[in-house]
Amino acid sequence: MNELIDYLSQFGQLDAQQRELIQATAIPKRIPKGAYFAEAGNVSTQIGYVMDGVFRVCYYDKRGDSFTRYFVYENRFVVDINSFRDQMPSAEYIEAITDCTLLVFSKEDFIRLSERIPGWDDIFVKITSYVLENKLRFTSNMLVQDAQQRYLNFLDHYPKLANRIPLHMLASYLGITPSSLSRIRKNIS
Amino acid sequence: MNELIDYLSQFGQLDAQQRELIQATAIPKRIPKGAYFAEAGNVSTQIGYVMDGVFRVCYYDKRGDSFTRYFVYENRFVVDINSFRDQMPSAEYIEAITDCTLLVFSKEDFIRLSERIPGWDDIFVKITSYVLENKLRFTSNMLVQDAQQRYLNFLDHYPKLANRIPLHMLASYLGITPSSLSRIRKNIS
DNA sequence: GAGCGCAATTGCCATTTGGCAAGAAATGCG
DNA sequence: CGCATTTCTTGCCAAATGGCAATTGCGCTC
Repeated sequence: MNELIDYLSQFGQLDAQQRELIQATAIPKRIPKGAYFAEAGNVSTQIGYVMDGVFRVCYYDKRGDSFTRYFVYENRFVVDINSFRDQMPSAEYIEAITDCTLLVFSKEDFIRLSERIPGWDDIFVKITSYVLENKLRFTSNMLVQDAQQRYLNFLDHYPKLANRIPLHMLASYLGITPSSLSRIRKNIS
Repeated sequence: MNELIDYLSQFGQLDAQQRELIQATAIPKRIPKGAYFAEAGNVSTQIGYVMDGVFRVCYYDKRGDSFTRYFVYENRFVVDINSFRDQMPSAEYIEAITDCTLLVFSKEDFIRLSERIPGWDDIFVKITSYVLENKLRFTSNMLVQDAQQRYLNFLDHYPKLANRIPLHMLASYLGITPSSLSRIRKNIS
């Protein structure tokens, strides 16, 4: 629980009373491996802070093949931000790829906190643009690298993540086939 | 000038007085082809709304080769958002690839507008996360497509842009060499 | 209009990656 | 423990892409 407060405090100041209010509002939630935190077509009614576990944000093509857009892990918020903010149906799935523990805020509670804590919105503005900008930088860098560089780059940035993610999901994140990833791993070791 | 107001109005309501204030604050600016709106190492002191022309946001590697991250064109804001917001040095260049006409706001004027127009910050929050989220979706889709699909996809989304951008910049945006792009174009026609 | 410089195309060949299918390894379950 | 299922690896070949260099095309200047 303190981790959430620490994380938020990186983006704005919170006094003791505000911290207590946040802690009192957050609701623990468990999601088992393979279950979804959000599904395409639904409106996101919750934003979650990951205490433990790894999610992937993905979508499916016409043939039912899945494509991993990115991973979300400990000490990060997991949410389809556009769906949550504008209460529009989402186009993506958010799938737990390990058993996960979250602290969640409902949309209503989130608005209530926004009304009671002056810096609340500002904190989430900063988190949103900081995280999105980073992801975008990372992803557009990937585009000009070959598959092996992308994999090494991933290991470099997310060393603890690699062995918690099924390789075929990692492959689809890297934009290559499982076979290619396998060959690259063999080639490196 | 009305285009700016129309664009902003898509993201939040503005009354007549607020519109006038915005129009009175915006400063026209011309940037010739090849010049920079922002350069790596500098702090962004301006945010610009593109009235006419095309920019590219790019960076350079150790060898001096440039990589195009994305293009910005008419009726969009052009800015290194993190540099502008936090007044930190930028890592990117923003280069005019045609003669460009902008409406710019200085950081000081921007803050002043933020103090006088209650919905101002909210509008820019929405624009930021909307635009970033879209770019991210577009970019991570590209990763799982081959070069030809990426090119066709680009033509599909930005039909008017293709013939205003040098092909080698488009190639670096698509993550391929100019030769490959040339072959793909030949192959399609 | 001739010459210059940059952009774009093309050819040749090496390398990377994909597609497919078979086999090996890991995991889950009774 | 043994079986079934899923995941991962590997081999083979085809297709895509890159690297490099030569050529062509285009706009600009003189």
